[in-house]
Amino acid sequence: MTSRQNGKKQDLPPTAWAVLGLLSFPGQRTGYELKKWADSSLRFFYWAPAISQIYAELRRLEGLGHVVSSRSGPEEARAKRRYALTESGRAALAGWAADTSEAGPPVLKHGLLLRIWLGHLADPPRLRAMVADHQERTRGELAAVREAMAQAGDVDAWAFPLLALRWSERQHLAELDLADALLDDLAVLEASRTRPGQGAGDTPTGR
Amino acid sequence: MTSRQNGKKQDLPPTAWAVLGLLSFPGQRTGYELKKWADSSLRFFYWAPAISQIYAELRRLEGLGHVVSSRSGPEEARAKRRYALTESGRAALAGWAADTSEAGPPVLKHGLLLRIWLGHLADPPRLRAMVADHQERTRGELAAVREAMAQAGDVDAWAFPLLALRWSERQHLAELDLADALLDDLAVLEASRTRPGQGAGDTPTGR
DNA sequence: TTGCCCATGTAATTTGTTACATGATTTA
DNA sequence: TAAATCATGTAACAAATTACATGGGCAA
Repeated sequence: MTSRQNGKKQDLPPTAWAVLGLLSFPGQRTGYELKKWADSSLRFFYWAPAISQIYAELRRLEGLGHVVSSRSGPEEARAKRRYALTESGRAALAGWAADTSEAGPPVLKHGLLLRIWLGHLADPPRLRAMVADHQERTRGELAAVREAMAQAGDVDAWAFPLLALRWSERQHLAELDLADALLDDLAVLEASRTRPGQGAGDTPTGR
Repeated sequence: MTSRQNGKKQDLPPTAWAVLGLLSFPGQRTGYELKKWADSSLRFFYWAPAISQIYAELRRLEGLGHVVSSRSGPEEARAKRRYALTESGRAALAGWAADTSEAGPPVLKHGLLLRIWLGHLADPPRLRAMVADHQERTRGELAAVREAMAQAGDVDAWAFPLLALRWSERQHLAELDLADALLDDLAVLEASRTRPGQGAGDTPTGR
């Protein structure tokens, strides 16, 4: 058995686990295919690493014995290389996935909100336009999520990825609602500034 | 217009703009204070850089003339240093904030969802427990958001940060709803697997 | 007087991106 | 046959973290 006892953890960056995860589904695939899949699916709730990093992680994981690669054109460097998960890889991944202590709170990097936060540096119409743009883009993302869902179909093996995509679909819908509420808040704020009189904050926004 | 030969777009990492943003509010502050503020507020919709990186960004920004620092104990290395935004800094920041093209879609790194996506590697009770833990943690985060809102108060100067926090409050509420929906989906999936027959997948898992 | 919070910084390292180089295979 | 796409990789660099070093002020 491999050395994973006494509390010493397999310590890999999240990206490595994500790549390993991509390989935990039936079928072998190339680094290139992994990248495309990450772009069309994983990125909605996690993140899509650069292709060069995927290759780097694959090499590391192979060194650890978590994946194996098979060359089609034998011995040729730069030949097409398909990767598959090993038993050790599957075990390590399952161990990681079961360990919630590793998973901190979700990290959100929201460019729009950062700009709203800096609203005092812009004028109100600009802010509203930014929110509207965001909604437009979100609708596009939502369509992409649904496309990915269609790709997954109803096959049993893809049930969990489908669940994640369903979550993502709802998340995008929520994002649209949040943007609506934000527009309302902006309107209220602007109103209270163009006709001042009652103190800074008083009227409850409601929504 | 100003492309990149002499106009030369200010090309700084998002972190630099976030730090500059922290300094765009009234008052001077130390790197240490910036860090605490980022941890208690900015992190909810953007992200909190490590303290060492904040110092690094401050140095870079000072080199660019976007901020100035004042030492209290003069000439002493390692003395307390308060930073303030310069006019050039304010202008650069305003320019960046108005430029929506820079802002890609929000990036989400959701550890729980990654694990749900890998649900085929865990057992259903474990998955449910993970979602429940997540909800518990989210409630904690929500409380922290509200605390930050209380800190901001109703002062006019903090109106926009407050708006961002209000967004974040709603976002956390939505996150709780999403987790509820996910629990429902998990239950449905499990039911369809323990008593197979109709609908989605058909072949009993195997694995 | 011990320990904690304030406060600043360096060094080493990891993580991740962009740009580049190379060539095979498919499609118009 | 030209192009786009598939496919793999290296090199240079940028971004960011962790670990460490240093010291002042204050409260138990």
